Amino acid sequence: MAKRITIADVAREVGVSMMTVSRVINNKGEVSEETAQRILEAIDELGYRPSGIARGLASKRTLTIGLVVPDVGNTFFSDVARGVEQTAYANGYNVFLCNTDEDPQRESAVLNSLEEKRIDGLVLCSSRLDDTRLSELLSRFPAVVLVNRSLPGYDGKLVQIDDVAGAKSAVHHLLGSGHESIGFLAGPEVSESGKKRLSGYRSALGKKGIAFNPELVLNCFPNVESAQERASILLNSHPDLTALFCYNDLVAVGALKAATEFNKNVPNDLAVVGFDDIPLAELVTPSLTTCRVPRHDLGVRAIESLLDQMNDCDSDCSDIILQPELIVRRSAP
Amino acid sequence: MAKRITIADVAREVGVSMMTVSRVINNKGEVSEETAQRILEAIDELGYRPSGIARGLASKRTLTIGLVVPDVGNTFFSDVARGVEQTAYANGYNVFLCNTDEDPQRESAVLNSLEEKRIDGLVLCSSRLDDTRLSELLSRFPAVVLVNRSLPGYDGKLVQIDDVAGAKSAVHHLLGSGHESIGFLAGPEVSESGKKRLSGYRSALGKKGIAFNPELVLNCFPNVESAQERASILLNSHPDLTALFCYNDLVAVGALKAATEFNKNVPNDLAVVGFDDIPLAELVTPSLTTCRVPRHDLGVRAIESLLDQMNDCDSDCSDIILQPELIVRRSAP
DNA sequence: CTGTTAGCGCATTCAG
DNA sequence: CTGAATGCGCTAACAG
Repeated sequence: MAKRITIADVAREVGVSMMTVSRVINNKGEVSEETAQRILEAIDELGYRPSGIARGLASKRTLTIGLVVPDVGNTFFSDVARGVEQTAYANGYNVFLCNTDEDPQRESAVLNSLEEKRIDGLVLCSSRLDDTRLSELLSRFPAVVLVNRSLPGYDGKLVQIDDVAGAKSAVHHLLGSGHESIGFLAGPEVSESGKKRLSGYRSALGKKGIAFNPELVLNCFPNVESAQERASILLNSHPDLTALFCYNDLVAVGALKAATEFNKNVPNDLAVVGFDDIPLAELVTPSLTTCRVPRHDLGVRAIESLLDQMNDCDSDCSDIILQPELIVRRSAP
Repeated sequence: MAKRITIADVAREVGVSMMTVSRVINNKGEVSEETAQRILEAIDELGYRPSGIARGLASKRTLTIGLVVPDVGNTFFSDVARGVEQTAYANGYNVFLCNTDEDPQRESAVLNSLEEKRIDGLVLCSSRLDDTRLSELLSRFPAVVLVNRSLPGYDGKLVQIDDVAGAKSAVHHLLGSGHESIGFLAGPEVSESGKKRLSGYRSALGKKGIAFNPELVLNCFPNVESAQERASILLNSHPDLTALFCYNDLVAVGALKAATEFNKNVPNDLAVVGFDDIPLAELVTPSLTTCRVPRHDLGVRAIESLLDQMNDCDSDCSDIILQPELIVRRSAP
């Protein structure tokens, strides 16, 4: 790698001041058509690339936003990420995509590095941090949007899906098919959407006059292995279960596998409903009935909201709540 | 967000020079136990966070490496990413994870922003750029590791999987089961691993004395939809096909769906073999026979190699080639 | 063990 | 329309 060309090199080459070059780069201020042309040519010839960090230091804007998710490998988040990235790029921003591996400690670490990187804004998805720690960390960023996580006393923007409604519709669907003993594989204990889905689950049961039985609810990691294990425990202790509502599709697939273990036919012996509608949902056998979440939209809305904040256009102060949609497939017809 | 605390604030607070504070932050040079202690306390009290961009400007090291992949949503790459990230973090580096959406133009754009961010090193996976453009762009980075992509005349490090051997073993397996008319859904035309797998496919056929028929080879995007469509075309034009070797597992799932369309039973009427062994492979029905690729390892080796380069330890100049392993499941027993 | 002097590469004032 | 001076926050290279 040769020595880097700087703005000074370009200025010298053209015989103008650095400032003029800077203006052209940022197409700011008026520069004569002709000078601009010559500068552009010189930039091209010399292969000059402005230093983002020098610009950041001088202007206090890095044109970079941070996106934090628990697991990029999960389609849910990779779709949100795509929505965020596309919209961010279209607006001249780069995205720093960070993984926390569902680990709160890692999440703290990630937020710290992001702070040191002086990002202009942050989109934080499904934070697993407790309220205190979270607000403490968030206060260090110039602009923040929280996705799928609320925070009492927080005045920033929220983008969420209506978990309560989604869970309600899922359980309502199962009740409608005659199920009365419905278990819930509730995902991570710290997950807020988990809690909301639980509340939707309870509410749907309540409406039908069915008593809530906490024994039918088990937490699990949102992956296939953990879910399968927990589903087995549940099926073992409650052989009378005829349906399982699951925190998400990965968990539902785990439930499917557990059913196979127990020699239970899905949906005849056990109906299974997931959440999210990731591509896997229709690829497994039987295909999954699930609540479809507008993931890409979630990302787009989040970044739009963030860009608003960063531009001080406090246009739309209300939080954004997107509705999931029940997709009926084979696992719970 | 309050005004940022700077290193000067900390220095003033403690009554030492900025340099001493700097030394403590970087635990570099000797600082008396006691002063260090006081500085640490002040940092904590004031809530000081060093500015990464200022450090980067001054030290010419950003402690950030870039990781570019065609699609984070693909488990293959998200696993590689995890390997890279974990190892990078463990060594004090942050990772700038970037998506190209399989789009060469987007890839150029991403590399340009990464250059402007002055990353210390780059891990580039499965680049879709042509050789000329690629070497031109790579020369702008201080250290580079190419994953699953070679580049003639390039002197940097390469980390690859043995695609030829993998494809050979897959096709050999099919031939061993008596198949003689084997199609190949070859993935993106620009994909280098696609080309290598094609060569493995041809080589395995050749060894068995079966003539290569280019009509049995079709390119496709590495996703389920495109693969299903292309597989349909292939099955339609060549009803005699008894087996399909697929560029990767996503493509194989597409082939599975196409088989269903054509009312063909897998594996009885049509055997299907994938590549990668993503989690999906054992979740679909029938479960996929596939070549397992050590993805996490790929990431770890890549970043290790990159760190070596960045530290001038040109320890291991040879490229790294990891071997895939055939996993036999239901789709091609 | 600690401080001083520079300057990283650029954008922000202000002046022309 | 263009330029000069100044400093963003930090570290390198020397001193002491």
